[in-house]
Amino acid sequence: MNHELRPTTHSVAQLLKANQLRQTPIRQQVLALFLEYREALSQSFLEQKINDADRITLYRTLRTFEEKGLLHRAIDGTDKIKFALCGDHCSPQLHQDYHAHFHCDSCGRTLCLESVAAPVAPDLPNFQISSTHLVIRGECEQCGKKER
Amino acid sequence: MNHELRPTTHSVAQLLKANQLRQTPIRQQVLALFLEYREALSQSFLEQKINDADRITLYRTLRTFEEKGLLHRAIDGTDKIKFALCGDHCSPQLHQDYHAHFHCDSCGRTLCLESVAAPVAPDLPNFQISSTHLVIRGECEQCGKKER
DNA sequence: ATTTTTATGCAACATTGTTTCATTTACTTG
DNA sequence: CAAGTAAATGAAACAATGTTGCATAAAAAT
Repeated sequence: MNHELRPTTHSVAQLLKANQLRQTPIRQQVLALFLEYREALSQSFLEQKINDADRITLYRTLRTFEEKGLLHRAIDGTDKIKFALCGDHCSPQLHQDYHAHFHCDSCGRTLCLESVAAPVAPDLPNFQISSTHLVIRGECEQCGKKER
Repeated sequence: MNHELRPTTHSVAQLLKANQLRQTPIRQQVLALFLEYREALSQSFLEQKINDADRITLYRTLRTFEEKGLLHRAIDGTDKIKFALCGDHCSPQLHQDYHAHFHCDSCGRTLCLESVAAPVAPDLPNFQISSTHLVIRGECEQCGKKER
């Protein structure tokens, strides 16, 4: 199974084009930030980085990207919605997010742990399981360094 | 390790007393609901059930219970905070929530899967891990029945 | 029964989520 | 490259949720 992130082989413009999305400054900036950070980002983070975007546009941009299969929601145990770049195996119909997410309780960042797979679903009779998610919380390496 | 829920052996009044909390109608009703449902509950759910409680009181009640080690936040992959009864192994200082949580995307309920353990933390050099959480999403048995 | 301590409810405000609609912009086509 | 068309944007507006300060009410202690 291919676990590489889709964007490793695409540019911002190509990503938009491939998903039949118009090339607009906001969308380009949003995608560029996801490519730059390569972690799960919240809307408020994007608002701070792109100061000429209003929050409604950003709100819709994120959901549009989600619908197209470019971004999916990363579960990190906080009550704040975060999005992360999808891999090639995500489609508009089905987001598949096999890896664990690490949430740093100190800096609030959410990292995709590509190397850590979420466990396969246990057998739950009469339950229909659509996805499993592994969330790991603690302190990231950056914050660990800072404190000492 | 003891994975029984603390409240199996205690009444509402005993639970409050044991945690040095005053016996007030709201607190009693909140705890009674957690004992009745035995699943993770959101504040909005409690607001609907206890219609004579104002939301600020409920907000503080939940956080007080959390501080005392009576409730902890259940991670279910939604952006809505939910609380669940702690087991005996939780303390005011440290909440330990070893079991998986199932979230039904149809009815929105969040169930504690006492029998499904969250995986042990993988080895992540330079990361300090404080907890791991397993979230399973899909459709619960009740919703599965209804649809057919 | 009275005092002391704590919980409650109101007011107020911040943040986030969400829709509608007019305007602007990007893409398409001649 | 200049319309024309389809879509994205930003403003306004409102709902829901999160959060604090303070006066009052209620619970526990004496």
